[in-house]
Amino acid sequence: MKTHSLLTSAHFPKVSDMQQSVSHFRLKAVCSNCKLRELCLPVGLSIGEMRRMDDISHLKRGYARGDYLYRSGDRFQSLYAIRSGSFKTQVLHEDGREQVTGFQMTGEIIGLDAICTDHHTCDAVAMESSEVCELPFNKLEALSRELPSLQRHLHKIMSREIVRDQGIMLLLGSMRAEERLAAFLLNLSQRLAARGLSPTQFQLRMSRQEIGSYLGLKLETVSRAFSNFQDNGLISVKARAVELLDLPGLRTLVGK
Amino acid sequence: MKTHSLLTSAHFPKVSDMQQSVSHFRLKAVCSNCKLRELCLPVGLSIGEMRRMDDISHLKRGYARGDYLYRSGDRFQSLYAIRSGSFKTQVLHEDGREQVTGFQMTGEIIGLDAICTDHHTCDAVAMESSEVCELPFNKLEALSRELPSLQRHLHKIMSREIVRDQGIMLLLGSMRAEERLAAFLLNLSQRLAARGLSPTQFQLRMSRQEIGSYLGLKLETVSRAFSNFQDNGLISVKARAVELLDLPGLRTLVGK
DNA sequence: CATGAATTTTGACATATATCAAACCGGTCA
DNA sequence: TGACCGGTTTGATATATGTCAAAATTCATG
Repeated sequence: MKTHSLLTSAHFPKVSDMQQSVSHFRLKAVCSNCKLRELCLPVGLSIGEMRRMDDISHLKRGYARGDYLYRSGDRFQSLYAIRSGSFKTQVLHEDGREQVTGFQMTGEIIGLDAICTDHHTCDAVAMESSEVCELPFNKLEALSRELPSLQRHLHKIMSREIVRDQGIMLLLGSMRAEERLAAFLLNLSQRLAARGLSPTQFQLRMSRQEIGSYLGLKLETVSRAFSNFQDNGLISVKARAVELLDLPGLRTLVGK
Repeated sequence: MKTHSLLTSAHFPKVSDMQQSVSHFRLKAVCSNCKLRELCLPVGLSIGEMRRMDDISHLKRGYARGDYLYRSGDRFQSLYAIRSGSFKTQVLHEDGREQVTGFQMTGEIIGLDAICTDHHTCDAVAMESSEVCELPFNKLEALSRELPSLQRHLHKIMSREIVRDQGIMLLLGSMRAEERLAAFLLNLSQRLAARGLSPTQFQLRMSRQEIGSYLGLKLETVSRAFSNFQDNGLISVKARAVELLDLPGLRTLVGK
């Protein structure tokens, strides 16, 4: 369960349809006995360095839809790189309110929130059959002391998460419902494109309810916005199958 | 301009009245020729290690209200530890919309957003006369490769920022106006208390407009919420002078 | 201390989104 | 095949917050 966990996985197999951060820090890299690979973590590392990276990681398979990768309050041990499938993260309020804070897909890293308290502060739930690479954080830190490029990369991943969150704050704080949904769809599109998939046709993995939670809206509002987009010829939507018909139009909506 | 920048500064001088993260990673530490100090960065470091930390930092004085510490798009060089005074950070949307993403006070670190792109993604603006310690990031990384406790601390600071942002997302996505304001005031109170200041009486450094931007509300809504709180005996407020009269009542409002 | 500018408060009204409810799917399981 | 069941769409209405405007207050400046 630990062979070449980070080094295998060609071109993002089984790609899911929702995504999150604008870019994702993966690079192509040639590895001794493997074909050209795309990786999520090691950037600018030599073959040997990559192998060391690989040595500390463990592949974990068999997460089914609804399975928890970790729960809020769990003791922090590792970061997780999504190797296939997709997850959502959600925070829970004392009074029962919950909010989806992100949808993560192949190649993205989750668990960063737990570093500061040694305990996870959100839940991570699989949205489909998924695999992850477990990256024990102590070992990751130790290795990054030896490999400056890994160190920098780790810092960039954390910083990127901060920037992503700022973008969501802007969205939640100052955009109207349709602008939020347009921004969501465009972000999705961009992340799909980055993975070599169709940026205009995809299958949503999450419900209207979950989208609404993420965007700070009720599910009915999300549904209505979808319908309006369709009426205006911006998209075609039927349940979770979405086609973006007018990307420039969507961009105009979010004001860029 | 670089002597003992991080090591001086006793007990948070000139404390400002707005704040941000729940805790702030400063510790008391004894240093050779200094009195007991409170520091923002070095945790669990020996005297010698602290001195090395100090050696790479530069004290920068003389930021007046409205001065920019950095602007969105500026090249990234350094993180900044606020030594006195306070700042706000804001992101700007292409179409002119802007949103305050945080109010930072003494002991807090800003600039983390810039690591991932090598350019700052938000503005940092002084809200009063302020001083900062500039921490050149390359040197900080190099030093943290040598000092595991510094490395861990840096990771925690970044993680904490991620958690903070998640909390704001929850606030913006699922709380009503008065709940948001109550959460804001309680957070303020908590951070003041952590600095040994009155958790119930303080002077706001930011306008209703800025609070509104931070909370995703219009300034009139913020003003009305303040007035309602006062009418209900939760607080006493006159312009920017605030007194929290009923902390439990405020906590009930935010649902905890 | 006086004046004007900026900020804050308050009011009346408009509107976006939430709420409640029902109908409509599309798949799953007897 | 038919009945269920979660998810989605759509409609009617309620409500929180935004908008516009004016008055009140505070703050800065000469």
